Amino acid sequence: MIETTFNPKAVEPRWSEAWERAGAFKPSADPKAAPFCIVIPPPNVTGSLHIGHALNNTLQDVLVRFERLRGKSVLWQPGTDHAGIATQMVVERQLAQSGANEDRRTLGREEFLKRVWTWKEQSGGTILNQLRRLGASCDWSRERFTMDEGLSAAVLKVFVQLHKEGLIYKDKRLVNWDPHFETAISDLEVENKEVQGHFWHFKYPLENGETYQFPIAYDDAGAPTEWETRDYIAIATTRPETMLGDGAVAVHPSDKRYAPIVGKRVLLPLADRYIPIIADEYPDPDFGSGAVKITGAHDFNDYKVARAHDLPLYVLMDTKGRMADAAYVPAKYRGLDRFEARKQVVADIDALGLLERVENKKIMQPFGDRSNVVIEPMLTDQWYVNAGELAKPAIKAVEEGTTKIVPESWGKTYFQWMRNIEPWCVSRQLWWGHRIPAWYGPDGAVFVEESEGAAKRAAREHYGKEEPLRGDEDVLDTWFSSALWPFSTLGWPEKTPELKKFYPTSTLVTGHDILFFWVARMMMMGLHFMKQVPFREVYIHALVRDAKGQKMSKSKGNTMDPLELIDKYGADALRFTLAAMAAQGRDIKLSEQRIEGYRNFGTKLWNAARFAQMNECAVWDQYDPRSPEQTVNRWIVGETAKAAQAVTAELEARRFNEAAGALYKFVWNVYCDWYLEFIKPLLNGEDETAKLETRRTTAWVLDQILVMLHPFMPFITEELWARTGEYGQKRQGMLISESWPSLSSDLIDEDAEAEIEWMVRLIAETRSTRSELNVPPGAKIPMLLIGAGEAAEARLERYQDLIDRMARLEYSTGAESAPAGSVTFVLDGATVALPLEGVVDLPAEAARLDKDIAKLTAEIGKMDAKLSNTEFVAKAPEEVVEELRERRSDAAASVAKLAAALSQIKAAP
RNA sequence: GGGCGGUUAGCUCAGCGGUAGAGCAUCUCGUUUACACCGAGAGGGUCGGGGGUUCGAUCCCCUCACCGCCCACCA
Repeated sequence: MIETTFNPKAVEPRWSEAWERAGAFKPSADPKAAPFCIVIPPPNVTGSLHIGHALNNTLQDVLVRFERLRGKSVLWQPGTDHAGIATQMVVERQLAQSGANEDRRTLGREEFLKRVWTWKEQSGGTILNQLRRLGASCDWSRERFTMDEGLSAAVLKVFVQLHKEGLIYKDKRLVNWDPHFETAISDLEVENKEVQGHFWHFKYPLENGETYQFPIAYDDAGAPTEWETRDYIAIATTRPETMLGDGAVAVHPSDKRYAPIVGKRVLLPLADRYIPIIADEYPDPDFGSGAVKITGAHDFNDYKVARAHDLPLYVLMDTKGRMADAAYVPAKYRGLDRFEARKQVVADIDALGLLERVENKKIMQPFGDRSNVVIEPMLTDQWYVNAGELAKPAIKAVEEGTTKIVPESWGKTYFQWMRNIEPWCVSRQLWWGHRIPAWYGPDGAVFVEESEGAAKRAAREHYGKEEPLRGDEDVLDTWFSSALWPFSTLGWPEKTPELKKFYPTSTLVTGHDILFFWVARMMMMGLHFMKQVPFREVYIHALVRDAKGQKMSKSKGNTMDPLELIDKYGADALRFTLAAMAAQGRDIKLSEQRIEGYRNFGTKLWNAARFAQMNECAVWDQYDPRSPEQTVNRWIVGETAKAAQAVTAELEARRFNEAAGALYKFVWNVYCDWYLEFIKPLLNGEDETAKLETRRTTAWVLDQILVMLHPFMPFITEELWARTGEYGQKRQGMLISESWPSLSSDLIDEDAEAEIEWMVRLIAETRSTRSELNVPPGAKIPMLLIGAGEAAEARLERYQDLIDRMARLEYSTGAESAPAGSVTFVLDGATVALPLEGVVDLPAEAARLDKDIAKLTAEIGKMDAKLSNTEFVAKAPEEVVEELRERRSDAAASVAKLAAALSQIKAAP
C-alpha cells in the first residue's frame, strides 16, 4: 500500500544508485539513435553547490532526461575546473591557518603543488557528489578535470599551434596587475566599482620661472575678459603617487589657454625632473584644468599617449604594489605601500605650496574580482591571444545561426563584446595551473613546444649546439583550458568515437555571467581547432540572486543553500521550483514558500497514485488510448494528448516554466480535480465493463504523467513507476529509460470535451449562483445542484439538458437513502443524494448582489455606448461586434437573474 | 557615456493585441471520503506616470520617473 506522503530522504539515494548501477546515464549504444550532448559548465573544484548551480544543472538535467526519453543517445559530460586563483587561494589559506608557519614560498613550487593535488583529491569531488543529490544524470564514468592528463595534452597542443600560427605572442604592455596575488589578470577579471575618492589639484611650476597669461573670466560670446599671470600649469589627479612617474603634461592642441606654453617644460615636483608640455587629442579641454599629467607606465590612457609621443615610462611599483627601488623614485618613497606613498606625496606637495585644492569625488576604481584589492596597471611581459582574429568566425557563426543563442536578446551582448574584443592576456604568475610550454635560451630566444625535449631539440637546431634552457615560470589563465572543454573532454586531440559522435554538442546551458569568460572563448577555440561550432545552441538562463539588501526584511544573510532545501523538501521539489521559475527573462528570486508549494504538488501526485492503487487501477500494457467508450475516459485521453503536445513543444522551445506549468495544471487541475472526481461513481458503480475501462484509463494516464514529469521530478516519478508496477503488470525497466508519449491530436474527442465542459460549467454555475435559490434564512444549500422550493425546480428545468448529460455519465450515487445532512432527488429513476453545505448570510448576499448588479449595469452601459458607435460597428471585425452583442445580452440576463434573486431575498422574513 | 532589463494582487513572479493569471499569504466553510503537504468558495489589481497607433493596449510606438545589471579611458 502506498503511504500518504512521499519520503524523499529514503527514496532519493536508492534511485541515484540504481540508475548509476544500471548504466542509465550512459549514452545508448543504438547506432540509429540521434546523438544529444551537453557538456556541463565545469564547477570549480573549490566550489560547493549553490542555488545557481542547482538551477543550471536542473535545466540541463531536464533537457538530458527529456531527450533520453525521446530515444536519443544522450551524453551529459561532467567534470570540474581547476580554478587557478580560487584553488591556490584555498590551499594558501589552509597553510596560513595550519599554524605550521608555512606558506607557498617556504614550501617551494613542487611541494606546494603536491599539497594542492592532495587537497584536490580529498575535496575536489564534493560538488559533483552534491550534483548527484540533485539527481543530475551525468555520465559519471566520463568525469574529467581540466588538469588531468588528456586535457593537459589538449592545452599544450592548442598553445603550441596558436603560437606557431602567430595567434599567441609575448608582449610587453600595460596589463591589469593584482598586487595581492601578484599576477596579471584579464580585463574580464577586473570589476570597476564606484568609490568615494579625491581629486587632488597640483601645480607644476614652469621651468626657469617663466609665466604666461591664463584667462579666468569670459564674456557671453566666450571671449576671455580677464587674465591672471601664472608661472605654473595646474593638473588634477586621483592617484597622486603616480606623479613620480609622469613623463609629460598634455593639453589639447586646440586649447588656446595653454598654447603659449606648449613645448615648454615644467618641473616635476618631488622627482626633480623636467617634463615637457605636449599637445595631444586625448585631454578634454572642458574637464578639470584641461591639462593632464601623463603617467605612461600606470594608466591605460596615458600609456597610449606616452607611446605616441615616445615618452619614457617609469615603472613605479613592485609586484606587491610597493614603491619600487628605482633610481627615478626618490629614496624616501621606496618600499612604501602605494597608498602610504600617496599620503606622503600629497603631504610633500602641500609642503611645497603646490597643492591647489582637494576635491571629494566619486571615482571608478578597478578591483580584482577574487582579491578585491585595487588593480594596478603595470608594464610587464605577458602572453597574449589574438582574440580579435579568433573572434571573426565566432561572430559569423552566431550571425548565421550555426549557433543559436536563446533567448535571442543575448546575441546583442555577445556581438557587442566580440566585435570590440581586446587581446586576451593568458599568462598568470601563479603556480596552480597549466604551465606555459615555453623555454628560453641564454639570449632570450623563446622555444614554444609541447615538451621540454622538443624545446631542447629546437634550441639545438637554433644555436647549433646544446644550450641550457629556462622554462617559463607562468601558468595559463584557467579559462584557457575551459575554452577547450567541449572537445577536450570528448578526447581531442585523439580521434575518439565520442568526438566523432557528439561534436558539435547540442546545447550549452549557462548563466549570462560567464558569457564572455567562457561561452565566447569556447566559440573561438572550438571553431579554430574543430572547424565547427562547439554547440548548436546556447541557452542562457537567469541568475538566482540572494535577496540581500532586498525587502525580505528579517534576513541577515539569506542565501539559500540548495542542500538544505533538498533535505527539507526533497530534490524533486527544488528542481520543479527552479524549472517553473526559469522564464526566459532576467534574475530569479527564490522563495521557500514556492518550494513548499511544489513539494505539495509532489504529494498531490503521490496521492493520485495512491487513489489509483486503492481502486485497483492497474497498468495494462495492451491499453489502447483509442478504445475507451465512457465520456470521461475519452475526454481524459484527449486532455493527456493535449498536455503531452504542450509539454513537448515548450521543452523544445526551452520554455521550462511553461512546460512545468502545463504539467502542474494538467496533473492537479485536470487529472486530480476533475477526472478522479468524475470517475468515482463509475468505480463504485455496477457496470463492470465501464469500471475496467476506467481503471485502465486511470492507470494509463498516470503512466503518461510519470513519464512527462520525470525530467522535472525524477525521484518521485521513478518511485511511483516502481510502486504502481507492484500491483499491476510488472514493469520491464526503469522509468528513466521509458519512452516519451507521442500522442496525436486525433485522440482529442471533441464531443467528450464538450460534454465535460458543460459539466464543469454546470457545477461551477450552480455553486456560484446559489444565492439565486429561494431558501429560508439559516437553511443549507446543496452544494451541487438542488435547492428547495420553486426556484430549485425552475433550476432543474433550466438545466435539464445538462442533467441528462450527467445521467449519461452516470454521475449518480445510486444511494437508496440519503444520509443525514443531504438532500435527495430522483434522476432517471435513481435516487441521488447530495451533501448540504454552506450557510447563507442573507444580508451579506443581498449586499453582494447589489454590488454585482451595479457592476454589470455599468458594464452594459459601456457596451451600449460602444455598440451605438457607428464607426466601431463599421470597422471592427464582424465576430467582435457579434461577441460584444452576445456579451451584452448575457450581462442583461444576469442582471435580471440577480435582480430576481435579490427581490426573493428581500421578501424573505 | 553607451547598452540591456525591470516596474502586473499583500509577497514572489508568469502572461504580452481581444472580458486580468499562478503560488504563497488573508477571510469563510468543510475531515467516517486518495490527499489538511487537502477540498469548496471569497476578498484583493486605474497591469509605474503621460502621450500616440488601433474598432480594441498590460501587451506595439514615443516620452518621463524610479530600480537593477553589463560594458566604457574622463585625468
